[in-house]
Amino acid sequence: MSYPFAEIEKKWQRRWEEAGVFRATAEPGAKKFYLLEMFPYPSGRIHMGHVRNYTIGDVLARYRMAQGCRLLHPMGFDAFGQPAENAAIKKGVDPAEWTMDCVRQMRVELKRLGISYDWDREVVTCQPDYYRWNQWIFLKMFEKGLAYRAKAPVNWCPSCQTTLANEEVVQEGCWRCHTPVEPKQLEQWFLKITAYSEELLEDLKQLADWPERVVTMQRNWIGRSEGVEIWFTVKETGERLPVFTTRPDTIFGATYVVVAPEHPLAEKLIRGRPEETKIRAFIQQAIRQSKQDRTAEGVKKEGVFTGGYAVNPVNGETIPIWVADYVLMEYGTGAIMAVPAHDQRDFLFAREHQLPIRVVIQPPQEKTQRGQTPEGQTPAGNSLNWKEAFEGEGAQINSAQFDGLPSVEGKSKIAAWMEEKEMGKRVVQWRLRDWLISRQRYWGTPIPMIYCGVCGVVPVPENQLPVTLPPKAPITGEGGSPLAKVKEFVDVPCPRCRKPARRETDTMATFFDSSWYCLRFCAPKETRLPFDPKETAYWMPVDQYIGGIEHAILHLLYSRFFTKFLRDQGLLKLDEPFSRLLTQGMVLKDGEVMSKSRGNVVDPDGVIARSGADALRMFILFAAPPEDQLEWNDNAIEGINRFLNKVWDLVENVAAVRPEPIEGRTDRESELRRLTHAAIKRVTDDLESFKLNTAISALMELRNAIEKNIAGGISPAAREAMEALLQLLSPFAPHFSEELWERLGQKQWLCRSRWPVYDANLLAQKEVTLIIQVNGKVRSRLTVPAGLSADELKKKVLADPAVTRWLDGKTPRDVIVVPNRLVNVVA
RNA sequence: GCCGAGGUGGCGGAACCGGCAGACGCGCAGGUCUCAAAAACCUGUGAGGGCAACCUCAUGAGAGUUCGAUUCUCUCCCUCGGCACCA
Repeated sequence: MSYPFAEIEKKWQRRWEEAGVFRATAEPGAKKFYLLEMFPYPSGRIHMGHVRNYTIGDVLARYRMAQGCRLLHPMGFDAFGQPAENAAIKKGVDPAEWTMDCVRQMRVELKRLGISYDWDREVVTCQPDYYRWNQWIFLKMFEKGLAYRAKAPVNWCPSCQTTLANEEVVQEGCWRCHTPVEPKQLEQWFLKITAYSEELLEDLKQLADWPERVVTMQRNWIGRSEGVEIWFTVKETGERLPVFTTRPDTIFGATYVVVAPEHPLAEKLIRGRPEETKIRAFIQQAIRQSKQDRTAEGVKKEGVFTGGYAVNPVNGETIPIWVADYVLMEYGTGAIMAVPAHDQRDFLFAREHQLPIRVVIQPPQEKTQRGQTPEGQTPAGNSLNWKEAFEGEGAQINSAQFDGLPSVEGKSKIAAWMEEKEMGKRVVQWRLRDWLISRQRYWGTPIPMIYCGVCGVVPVPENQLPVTLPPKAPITGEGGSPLAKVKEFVDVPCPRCRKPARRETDTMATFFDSSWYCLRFCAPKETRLPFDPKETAYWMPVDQYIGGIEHAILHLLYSRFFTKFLRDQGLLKLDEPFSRLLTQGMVLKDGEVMSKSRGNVVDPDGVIARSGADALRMFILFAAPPEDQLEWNDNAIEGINRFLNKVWDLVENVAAVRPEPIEGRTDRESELRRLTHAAIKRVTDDLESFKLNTAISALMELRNAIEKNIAGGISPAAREAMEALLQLLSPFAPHFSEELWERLGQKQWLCRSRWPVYDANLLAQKEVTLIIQVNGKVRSRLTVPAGLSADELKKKVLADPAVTRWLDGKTPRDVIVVPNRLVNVVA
């Protein structure tokens, strides 16, 4: 017989809701805890990934609340996005209706899990009272020059028919549909996240409680690299040609210059030359080629000589300017100095096109890192026998006055010298690009801008917000912004001159919505500002954020950027939005991600119907540490069911008997007290370090111990143990433990009781069993009173027949004693 | 290639700061109850050897430090994740 989970889960969900137990209330001066899980996209049904994410969050939330913190634990829906639009294309439904249906359905499913949300604070991003603040923030950014429109090469997904941010391009494909992205020159809206590059990188140091790999991923993504911009001169025109390098120590080895196909100089140099048409054809083709093709493995580096020459500022040498597809316009200056002896890409290209290779860094004799020379000989000026470039450190040669210096030193000395002689300057390059936010889609926040033939680009005045999405737009999926086809939306008088003008018809990327929702939760009904600065001052930062690793860059980087921007507007007083981050692992079935196409989806609802929400919650926490991948196992949940049923029976036994001491203070009783307090300590420690799987093991061990113990009679210690077990269990199986708490006769609800505190005095053991080793191998065990002196122990151990047997008559050289744990006799 | 995480029974996973490797659970085997089955309960369960007490081996591979290494150091192999003609 299994306990009546369906009934009690419903009962307690109702009671908690009616009493508003989880309604967040600020209390100045009181300790607060803001726990946030990444809000879901309302796809209609929750999946195991959601269950895992929100259960982990709930355990931590309930634990903090039991410790007396004021808890903010909100939930909402990240409701703009493509699935709704795709449903509109396929089934002709209204995206708004479709989305709100999904929201309703998911809300019901989420509530069934019994999570401690304050539903009064729910936020749905597709509603005007939310997205008007997207527009408000956008206008603030526009005002500060941080939102701007520019024609730039952008990523285009031909399948989704929209532009993508760099962060949304995964392995050269669209993050949603994996279609290879195409480069396009388009005029689009950007957010100047690069204005915060330095700070976004620097402040990663504040994020000591983020997983290291997330910090590393962000650091790599921001990609700071120090180098020198060197000013070459175009021989023919005298104009300056800046190139970027991180290896100024190799400047004397530059034997040609390469510009990217998109570089404006390329066109200038070839104009009027006999080979003009041929070269242009190459350039055009290189530009057209997708990045995927250009960077595919094994593809030869293609390039042509432009006919122009550049002058190297350090030695006045004239070297040819090539155009080649291995140089990218987006990085650095779009032009490089090629040093084939010390850069593998340049090396291959030089070999292919018979360009000179000049060695300027001499590899150390003993060890060459790259570019092993045959028979260990060190090449001087020539390097015809090299198989690859030498990219390591060595001594400067062929480098004028710098000859003989170690290249590490050469690097800084040459940079300083060039700066002094005005041949270049030290610069910092970033990999991070500005954030492209315009999307040619319907289901998103309209960008609040107006184009006027007279006034140009005019922002929608603040008092005219929100610019609402027109309800009926032709959503065909054929490409182009659907809003452009809605005349009533597009045609608008210019806010400045009143002449006819037209609205921007692109919408914002949905990552805009989620970049500040954590702030909105602090005051979700605020009408004058996106959030109430007083409320955010109390609740922010988020003390614990939980979500999937897939957002390690995108969402988390954008949120950090928004926080810094809003801080600079005087609306916030913090640098970082999320103090602690936990990235939970994925839920797998048969080693693969659960997905409809694989047909291996396990529906949480079905599991709840069969075993109850508490069992599902506990299983998903027990099966793996939160950060690891979790392999779903249909059988293993049985173990949790058995455990819960056994606890149920145990409570009935304990509750039935009056808690009077039946045999006074016995050893059996104090042993149970010791185990109880040890369990309190273990579970508390495990919760602090997110080891939720071992916390559950500890609960099981305590239950096993109670059962064994009360076989000899029920004592007050058994009751104490039982109560502690329920309290410790409450974050994991809240309905179940609440019900039993009530059945034990408790008047106050368990979710309102304080977290138990262990008594350190009770943890001490009277007797300890020591491990006895001879030469590091376990040979015996000895149970002795705790706290014996080392000498007494030695005496006892050396008298142990198991030890004398292994000593074989020899006198021990040494005896190592680890108090209360182990004795090692060394012969 | 660079950066990060990891490799422990049939499976998921434990092991504090270097101190009994395999907690807890799943599965499996045997047993109790039953006409029978399920459930429940009890016992066993890393491998090999031995009638047994016990012994030997074992945490990806190899070396090192140590009285003692899953844990620390070095070399190597493999898996996963991120970045990548970034100059």
